[in-house]
Amino acid sequence: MSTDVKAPSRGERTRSHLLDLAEAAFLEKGYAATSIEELIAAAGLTKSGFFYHFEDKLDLGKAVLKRDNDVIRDGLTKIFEEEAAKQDDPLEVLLAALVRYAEAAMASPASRPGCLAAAFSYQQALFDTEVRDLIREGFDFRRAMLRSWLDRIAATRPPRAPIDLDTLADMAISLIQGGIVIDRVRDTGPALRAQMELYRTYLRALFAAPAGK
Amino acid sequence: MSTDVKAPSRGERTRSHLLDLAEAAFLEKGYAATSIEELIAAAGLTKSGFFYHFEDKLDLGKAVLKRDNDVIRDGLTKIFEEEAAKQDDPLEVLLAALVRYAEAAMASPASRPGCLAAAFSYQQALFDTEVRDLIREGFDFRRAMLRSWLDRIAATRPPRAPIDLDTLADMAISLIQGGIVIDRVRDTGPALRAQMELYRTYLRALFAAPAGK
DNA sequence: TGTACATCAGTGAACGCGCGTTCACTGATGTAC
DNA sequence: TGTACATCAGTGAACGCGCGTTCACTGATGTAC
Repeated sequence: MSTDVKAPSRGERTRSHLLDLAEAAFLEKGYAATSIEELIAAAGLTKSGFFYHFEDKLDLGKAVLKRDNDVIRDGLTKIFEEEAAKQDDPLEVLLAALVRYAEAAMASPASRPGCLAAAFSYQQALFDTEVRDLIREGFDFRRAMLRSWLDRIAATRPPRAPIDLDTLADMAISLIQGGIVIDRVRDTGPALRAQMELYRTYLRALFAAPAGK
Repeated sequence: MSTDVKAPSRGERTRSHLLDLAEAAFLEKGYAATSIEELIAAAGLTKSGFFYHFEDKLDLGKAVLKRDNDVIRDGLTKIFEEEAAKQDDPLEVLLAALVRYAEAAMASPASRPGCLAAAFSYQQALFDTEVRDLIREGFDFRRAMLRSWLDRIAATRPPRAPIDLDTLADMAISLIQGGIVIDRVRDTGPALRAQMELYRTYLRALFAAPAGK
């Protein structure tokens, strides 16, 4: 009885441990302020051990970003699939998925919410175009995912106001990002959650059933 | 005929020039990745000249943040004063002010939009509580300003849905911040502007004149 | 108006430390025959 | 089942460079008398 999921080898485990540590550090202090030295100290490994796993510091950055993209992609896909299995109305699917999306964003490493892509976007000048493309890829996927459901919703009931659906999708992304920043600056309860609630109210109002009922 | 505005001395001019350079660099690559060396090279000054103006690198960071807070405070205050002078309806004042606020955010240094407080929030671990308080101060002012106008609006016409006005104020801040990040990652036209438009639509819907007209 | 002194706005040289990176080497595990 | 070899997952020592910071000093400007 063998599992399809390949058991991670010794090397793969330390590698992903390094990625975990790096991700948390990047979110707390940024890429430049994170030293390889501190990562290996936490991982219990020598410097050359690090360079066995990554070519460069930049290579580490790309790997973290790439993995983050995959996690988001898989996570978001799964959330929508599960909610779609529970109910038919695309508006309800989206509303439920948004809550879970926001909740997942708050449960990021070290229990401090953070958005890697946003953090990296404020350090863009350090990186080549490949990194920039990775960041954009993450955003594009999120937008496309949300947009596809907004399309489904709009097909069943046209929006009450003339609205660009891409912008409406971006709005959700902005609110999550903004909520994260506000939460990490203010200690008072999760602004992210409250803002997502307000966004859901907006969606309900926009796509309310026609007056004729 | 003497102006009240004290003419900046030689030292004050180089100091604020350094602040300009630092602010732009912090937004492009972050605090840690910005070296004193590059700043003085751009300013045409020796290293010890820099240390005449600032105790520390951290002192520079605080100074940049402090000045940014002042600029936002003054700018936002002025925008609301001017719009309030033009019309009476607080909703219209807020709607007009929001456009100018977003427009101002896009015109930040180096023509690349950026939010200093957001950038610093992703490097928090580098700083002491004083810096954290500076960042929070900036956010709190913005929220208080927007909130005060939302209160005025809600006093004339109650919102259509039960809504927390602080959250509604935060939403504007989030959208500007999120819009900035999206714009610096994507090249396609200003997402910030489009999102602000959507927010204004939301406000109009929330505070529409009562059905009884 | 001239001199004495104080403050302003820096200069120049030196410091040590931590950083990312390289390179030759190594013990443990896996694979072929 | 035993031996030979290859790959994996690292170690240890050394490197040079750039960084933030310090310190003794200095020419230009401002102020008091």
